[in-house]
Amino acid sequence: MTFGKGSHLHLIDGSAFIFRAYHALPPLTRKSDGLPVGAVSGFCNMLYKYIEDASGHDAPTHAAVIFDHSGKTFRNDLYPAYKANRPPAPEDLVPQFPLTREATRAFNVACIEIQGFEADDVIGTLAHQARDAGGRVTIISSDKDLMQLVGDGVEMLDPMKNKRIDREGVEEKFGVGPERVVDVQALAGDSVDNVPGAPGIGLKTAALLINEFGDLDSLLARAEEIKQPKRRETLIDKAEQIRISRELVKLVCDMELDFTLDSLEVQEPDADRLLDFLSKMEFRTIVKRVSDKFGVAPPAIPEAPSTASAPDAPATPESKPFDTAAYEKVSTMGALERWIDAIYARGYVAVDTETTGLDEMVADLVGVSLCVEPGVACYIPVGHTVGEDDLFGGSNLVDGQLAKNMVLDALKPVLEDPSILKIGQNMKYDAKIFARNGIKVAPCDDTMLMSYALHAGINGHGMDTLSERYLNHTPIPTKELLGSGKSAITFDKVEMTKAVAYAAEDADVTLRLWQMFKPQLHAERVTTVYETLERPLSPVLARMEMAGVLVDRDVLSRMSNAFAQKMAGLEDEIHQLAGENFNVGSPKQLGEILFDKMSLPGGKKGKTGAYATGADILEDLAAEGHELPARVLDWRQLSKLKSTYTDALQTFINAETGRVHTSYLQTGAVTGRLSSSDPNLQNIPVRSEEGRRIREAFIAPKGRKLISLDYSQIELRILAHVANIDSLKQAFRDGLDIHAMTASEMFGVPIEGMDPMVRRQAKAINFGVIYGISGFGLARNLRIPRAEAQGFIDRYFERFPGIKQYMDDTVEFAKDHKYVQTLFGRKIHTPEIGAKGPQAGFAKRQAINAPIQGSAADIIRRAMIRMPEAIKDLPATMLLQVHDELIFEVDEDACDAVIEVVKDVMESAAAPAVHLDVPIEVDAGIGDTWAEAH
DNA sequence: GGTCTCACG
DNA sequence: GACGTACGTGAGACCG
Repeated sequence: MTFGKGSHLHLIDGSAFIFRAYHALPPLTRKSDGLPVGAVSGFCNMLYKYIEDASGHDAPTHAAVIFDHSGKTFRNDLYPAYKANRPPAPEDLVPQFPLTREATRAFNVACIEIQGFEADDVIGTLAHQARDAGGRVTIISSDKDLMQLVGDGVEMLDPMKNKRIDREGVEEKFGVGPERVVDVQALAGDSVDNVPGAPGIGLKTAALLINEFGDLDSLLARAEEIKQPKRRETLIDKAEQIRISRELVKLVCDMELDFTLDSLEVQEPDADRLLDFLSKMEFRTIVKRVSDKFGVAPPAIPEAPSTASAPDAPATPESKPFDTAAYEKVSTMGALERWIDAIYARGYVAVDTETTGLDEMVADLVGVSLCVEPGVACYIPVGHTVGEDDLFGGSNLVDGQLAKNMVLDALKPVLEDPSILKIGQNMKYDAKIFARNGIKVAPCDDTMLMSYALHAGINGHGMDTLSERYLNHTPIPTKELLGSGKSAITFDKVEMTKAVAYAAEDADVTLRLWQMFKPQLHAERVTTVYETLERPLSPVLARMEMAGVLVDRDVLSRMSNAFAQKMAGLEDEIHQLAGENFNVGSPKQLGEILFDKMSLPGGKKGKTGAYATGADILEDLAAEGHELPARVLDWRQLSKLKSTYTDALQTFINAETGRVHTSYLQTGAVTGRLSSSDPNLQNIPVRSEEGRRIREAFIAPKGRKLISLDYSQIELRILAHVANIDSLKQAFRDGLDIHAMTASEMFGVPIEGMDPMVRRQAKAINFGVIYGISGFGLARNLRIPRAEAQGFIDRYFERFPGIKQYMDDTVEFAKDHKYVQTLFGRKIHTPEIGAKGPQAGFAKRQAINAPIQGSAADIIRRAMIRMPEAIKDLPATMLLQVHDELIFEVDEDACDAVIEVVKDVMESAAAPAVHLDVPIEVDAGIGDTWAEAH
């Protein structure tokens, strides 16, 4: 049927509808795997109702659903900030976008989206075409931006309120007719779409002006005539901005389309196809209705939810059992090719590497295992050896192995193929091994990181833990293969059958975990956390670790010697003071000397029956004038510096690179912080003068410098933001000394000439607040009576009632949900929050602290993820992260340029996901050593 | 292997 | 009214 007089076109604004359905309906997930489908369900119900009504008296002859195409439109070129402040779509809505397209096609309705244009433009164009052809148009939407199209046979229908909007409706809303809607919108602007408009002029004023002057062009031309001075000025000054705004809100109604109105003719849906889609979505009610309508039997939908939707459920009996005997040992190129074909057929593969050691900067590759579906896994040995290595560093390879370079050459295209997803458990390790063999593995999913996004605070994220908890399967323990202690062997010496079983099983476990976790990310609303904070960080950390930091061995060893001498002297003194020789390093012996032999006061035994001899206790004794504990404190400081730093650090200098390569554990802290180990470079001394000198051993090579940039007071700034404390926020904006400001608020003293002691107390309170303050803790920290400390806290909460409110709200939230969240959606589970007894206080403080510490951690993560791209053309390498500090190695002459870029990335890292109400500030330092740069 | 102590943010 | 307590880590030494 040709579109013309008597035809009736329905244009459904699909994107707007999805958003409304999403927000109006309770979150609904597909039972079998937790896929969010609430908006799809609402969308399908609407389409169904639509079809049912299609036989009614006002039935459409033609229809289409129009969606926004993702990506930029011409409006972004016109005005880059257009829709820039739109938050990203909720993560559980994102996967529903393609599903609604699928639904539209299943209903056999035309589904339209056009790149570079918004749905509104397509609707405008089609409406004009239909009107010009003499037909009628109903736009099914409530978007006010479409109201400019109303009139001459074009009407709107609000699908939620079932209300028709005609000419009068538009006039009611805008105060002008449809043809002047654009003018009014251009003046009023739109904060949702970030259309600037004329500042200070809203809908009412805009309509008034347009009605007075006729249209926008006349208004702008005769702006001088406006009586109100401010209004007049705005319209003259902002004329250009207003014109741009008009271009932004004005719909394109003359797009070139590659289809005709005739092709939109309404057609009966195909029952099979429609039911197939609906049952796949597991929409039981609508499946039944559609089946009834078409007079066919409803397709079966599995009733029992699968394990995927229940995190704690053990693997069901029908899931494939583990069978280590079924794994294949790959020892011919033909077999390897078959595996590679299988990977391409799948599009993804679980990968695991076996190596000669745990230090991925030293370890050699021994074998690779692959898995493409549960139970179907293989191991490709390439470096199994027998006997001792020969004198030339070569070794005796076991027979029946492919050559390492041939295997790597064959795997490289797969591992680097952007269309093949590589799945690993702690993929950073394997990626580094491959990187040292010239292979850049990407793209990757990591089950350890998925578990971290899902389960932080509930369980650990190691493979054994995850397998036992989520697959109900205990993998072959490493100990069984390698032994432990002195008799431990390396993987290249493991007997082949056992190696195949162990290695392939790891890949099998990894794949099964991935299949389970992937849909859970959506169901638990942590897809964004995983995709934006976890997955992209892993390769950044890998690069930092491989870069390593240069450490001067001579500096360390000289310091070690100096410490040893001093310690020996102190030890003599201590023994003399004690009147006998004993092991100063033994807290037990020290306690007995202090409290039994010398009968000093304050001897308190802990739960093990030993006296406590911590620094705080020794300090108290020293303050009373006792020599021995004072000397022990000195000795302990040196002992710590020597053993943990100057001695141990030397052993971590890599023979090949001369650098120290730490290992960052992305899942180490529940809050989202990193942890560092082997060695831990996040606790290099700085607080004591003597300890700080250890940082002189961290150096830059000749011609380069170290630069250090750290966030200033980031946790307090976050607290000011999340608790929404105006005075604190203002203090940060004014660049005040925040501790002095707190003291001033609390004690009513001026900031100028403040007693340092008063400021110190305020500082302790500020920190206490972040930690979930208690009178006891503050009293101990400040060494003041508990009642006094409690008085401070009470006064603090009186002055900042918003903070108390925030803390109470956070604890309440934790009790309701059994988790707390950072500003960026990271979940930290708090299963202990309902506990009774002393546990309760602990859990409360954790719940209060976690969102603050975690949000700060998220911010620096975001900065780190963006950093490689930001500095890619600069001679700079990111080396270290210490929670709120980043350290780079930079060419001497580029320091200032690098600092400028890095600072900007760090300070703007929260945006655009979160707009902070406080400025974020970063301090920078340059030096030849870390000591200087900090 | 558990406990204590102490280095950092 | 008593319980216990600042938040988050990693590592080395001692000791059974």
